[in-house]
Amino acid sequence: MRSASDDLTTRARIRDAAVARFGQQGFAGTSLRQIAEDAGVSAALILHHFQSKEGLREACDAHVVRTFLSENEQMTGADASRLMRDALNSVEDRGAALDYLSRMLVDDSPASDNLFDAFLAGTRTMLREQIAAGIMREQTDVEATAVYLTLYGLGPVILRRHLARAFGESTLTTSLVERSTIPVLELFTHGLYADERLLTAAKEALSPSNREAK
Amino acid sequence: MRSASDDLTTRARIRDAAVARFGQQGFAGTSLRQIAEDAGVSAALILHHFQSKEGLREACDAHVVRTFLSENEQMTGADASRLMRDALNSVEDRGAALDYLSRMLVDDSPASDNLFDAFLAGTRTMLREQIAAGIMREQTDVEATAVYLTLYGLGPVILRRHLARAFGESTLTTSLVERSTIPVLELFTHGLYADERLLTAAKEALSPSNREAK
DNA sequence: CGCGACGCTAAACAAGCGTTTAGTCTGCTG
DNA sequence: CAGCAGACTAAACGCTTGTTTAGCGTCGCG
Repeated sequence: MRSASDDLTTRARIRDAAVARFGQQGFAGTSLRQIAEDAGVSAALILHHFQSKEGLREACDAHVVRTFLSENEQMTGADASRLMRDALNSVEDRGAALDYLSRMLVDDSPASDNLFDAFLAGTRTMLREQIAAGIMREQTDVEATAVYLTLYGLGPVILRRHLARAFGESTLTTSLVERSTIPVLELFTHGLYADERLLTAAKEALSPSNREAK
Repeated sequence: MRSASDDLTTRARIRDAAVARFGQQGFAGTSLRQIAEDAGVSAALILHHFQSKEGLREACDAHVVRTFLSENEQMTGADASRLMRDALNSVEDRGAALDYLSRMLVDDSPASDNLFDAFLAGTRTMLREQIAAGIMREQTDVEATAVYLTLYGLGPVILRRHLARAFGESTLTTSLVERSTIPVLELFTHGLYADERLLTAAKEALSPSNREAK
């Protein structure tokens, strides 16, 4: 299986090997010699192509960001359930990049910020479109809702190992996605609370204090 | 401010310094000499107390798990909004442990699994209680709902840097929590979708295939 | 053909790592 | 007071790290 390795540029092969290793073991936990062996080259060649280990990281960051950004663009306009399905389907072969992404998002790096902001922008656009189309409800603070929807979307991805474990699987499978669909849609269709008591209570509790929104 | 450092056992001081460093830079990215300097001891003393760097990690794991577990227990029985408020309030001083927790959850370690399972168990109990009390709605798959609620709860915590950034703050502040309350409660009270179209469509699409639940 | 450019490697480099060793100091116990 | 036990350190150990250096082979261009 899995080709797309022999016909790649040496540079690209090194980069892919690095993404895989960094995703599995973290940046500091991976040595250039490990990556070199995976890519079938010498350690010195990595530095010939990327100047330094840090340079290699930047190239990996940029590559992973590019991957998910183009994927993200394609999705704008799709509804949330298709989005979820597509996202989980693309997991199977893109596992390495997802590992890398997870570590990136918990670290603080400029690339991490760019990536999150791009996800947020995608979610915001999608949310606005769906509200305008009457598919989703109006929200009192669309921006804040977009932020939390982005976080809720990324949570299962970053913690997908635990998601799979909780469902008795070792990885994200089709059956897991199928079992997830109804409960998640239920949550976002009927809500979790049986009535409006908590919401109205919170509204009253917050009413005298802050009124400007910015 | 911040005392609780001079009066601690040397062992505890080392452990706390390690949690802070591991949380900020990761396990592989932190040297024993760094931790030793932070704790005001020699590197050799760390090994005298913890046998090896790996032993130190295990002690840190156990300590962080213990911290969040006791916190988790106290919360069982509280409603979700109080839970959210408490969680975000406890962030300010427990920042180091939270950084550590985030890295733990994306890594694969037995301690990470234990911790997640404990969170999941807490969420499950809370969900069942609230449903029984009529505060939350019945769910077709309570277990799956509990899993996703746990993931949705952890997402904003793990990605709290991005959460803060998206709200124009540099850290989780009171005003951020206040601005979050209504949108989140709204989401979990009314849901996101305007009608049941998507849910019923999904139900129909999935009806012929799997009927046993496990 | 000659020759620089480029992809690439082997070997060596200093620095830093986790860990070991040997030893000092202090406080308790007999 | 002798002596053991435990907290603690300085120095050294061997090894791995990222990086440098020098050089090999093979193209394409004049």
